[in-house]
Amino acid sequence: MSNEETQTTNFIHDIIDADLASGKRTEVVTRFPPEPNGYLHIGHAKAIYLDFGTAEKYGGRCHLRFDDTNPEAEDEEYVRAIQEDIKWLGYDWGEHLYWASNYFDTMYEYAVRLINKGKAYVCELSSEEFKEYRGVPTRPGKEPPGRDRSVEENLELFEKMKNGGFEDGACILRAKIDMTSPNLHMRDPAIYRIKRATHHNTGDKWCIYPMYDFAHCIEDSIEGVTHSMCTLEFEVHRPLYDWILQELEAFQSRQYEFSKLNLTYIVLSKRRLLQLVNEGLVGGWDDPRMPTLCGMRRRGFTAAAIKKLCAIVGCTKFEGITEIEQFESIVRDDLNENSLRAMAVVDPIKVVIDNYPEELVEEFEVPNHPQKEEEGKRTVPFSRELWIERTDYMDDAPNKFKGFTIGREVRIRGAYLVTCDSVEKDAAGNVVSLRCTYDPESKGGNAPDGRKVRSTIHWVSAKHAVDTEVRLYDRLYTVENPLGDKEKDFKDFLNPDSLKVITAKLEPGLAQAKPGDRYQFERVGYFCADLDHTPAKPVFNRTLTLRAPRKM
RNA sequence: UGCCCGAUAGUGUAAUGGAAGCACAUGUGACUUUGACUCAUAGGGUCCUGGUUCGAACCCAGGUCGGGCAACCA
Repeated sequence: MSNEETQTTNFIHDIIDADLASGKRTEVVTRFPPEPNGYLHIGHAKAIYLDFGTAEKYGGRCHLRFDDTNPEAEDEEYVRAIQEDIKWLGYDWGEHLYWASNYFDTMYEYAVRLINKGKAYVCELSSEEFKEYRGVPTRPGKEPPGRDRSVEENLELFEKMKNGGFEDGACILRAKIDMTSPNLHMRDPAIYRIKRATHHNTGDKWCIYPMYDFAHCIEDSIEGVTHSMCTLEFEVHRPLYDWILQELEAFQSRQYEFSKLNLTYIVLSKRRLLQLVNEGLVGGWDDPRMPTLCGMRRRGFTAAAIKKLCAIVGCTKFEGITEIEQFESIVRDDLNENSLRAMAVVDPIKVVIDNYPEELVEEFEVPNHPQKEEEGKRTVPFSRELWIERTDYMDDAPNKFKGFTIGREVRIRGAYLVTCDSVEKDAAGNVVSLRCTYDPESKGGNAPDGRKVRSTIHWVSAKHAVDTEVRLYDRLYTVENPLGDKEKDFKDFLNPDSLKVITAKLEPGLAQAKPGDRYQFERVGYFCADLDHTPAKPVFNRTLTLRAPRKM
């Protein structure tokens, strides 16, 4: 899949074009600001694509900045995983790795500056009282006591907060804006809270930590971020973002909001993902059914496909839902183009070729990619007994059926034309094996007399097959929108068949695959060697089936 | 009964006052040593009502519908 920009423009790029043309900006600086409190998922991929992709398009730079302002929620474990996932997507922040926590001193100074301007004050209301004074969207708030404290007193109180002179939650620092604003976020928002927690970076240096609204705009400003992109729910925070930077007379970064990625059959809420992991409903964060980047990587999805999806969904202010079929189509395009072919039988029945010599083994050459001769050929062993797919035999098959039925000749791909003479079934009526005869003149699969054979099926020599664990993954949910039913929990829609573990018969060369190697098992689907895969105990994950066949 | 934002085929998007396109999905057909791929072909759209204009998806007004905002989270 090509990496070229399929995205022409979007409303943010239009703004950037105008900023550059007017001279308001001379460079483009963006940032991706994850909080290290969870794993990245495909929704984050959209933000990463927009942040890094925009910088790339304009020859600017994109910073990776960990927004670590809440030590209670954050953990070092996530820092490594987040970096790995961004790199996997193919982005590089170079020297520009930053931490919000490295700006704590500046943020403190900025808070003092606000106090000195009479634009911030210490408030001793409890959180319940705080809510009460703030009012509700339809009614204005009222001014809390202590709002008109002197600068000196506020300075003293704030310093006492910093020095640990108050219990956690005893008071907060608030911006002094307008308790009657129709925008709740402007009703004297909290900007610093007391929280005795050990920070992964600053240890126990601080017992006060800045709130998101205060911290984020300052982080952007310090770094010279010109265009700060975030999701739609922050739209109402923008006036506060602008207010703080203006009052501080700091570099004016600007915030732009876009809609989150939504996909059918996928749930992207951190809380619910955590629930799946904690309740053991999936194998972990990197379970191939998870929409996390590590899970999708393990499943066999490619970074190119994820970025292509981001390009196609674009960047708008309208919150919609993209059909998963769109993504699957992109994945199949990529995998069809870039994965080598192999043969594997996932639900085997045996074929015995009665007129083929008992001990003979032939090697047949088959192409690694039907459209790419440069990918070369490999040899597969052929012998008297083969495994074929159970679905490739049918009693009294209709004419359009591709596989065997008694009396029908079928091409064994790359090998011979074979006719089914009889079928053997067990007591329950299940097919056990097919007795067949082959045409020795049809070596390679072409009949000497030019007769047409409509069907070609895949196979593996029984004598040479490698037994392999195959994990057949399917959608995690049975409905498009598991969150759509207010009466039910999303877990009620978990697909009981989202994982089926089977033993398949593989052509022998496949055991040598490396974890992460991708193949198309012909006529079956796209598969990827799992992290657990070893030559001695092969494990393959099904990424996707082939595009659903037309009805017969 | 507040404030902010949005609305283009089933879905995701383009068209920035001048012929409403593209992709996915769906139907039909062709090709095929993968029922894949590929190719051909069909149906289907500007939320509503007005206004401005020679001309409106685009500008204006009013409405409708949808989303967001009431954590000492981000």
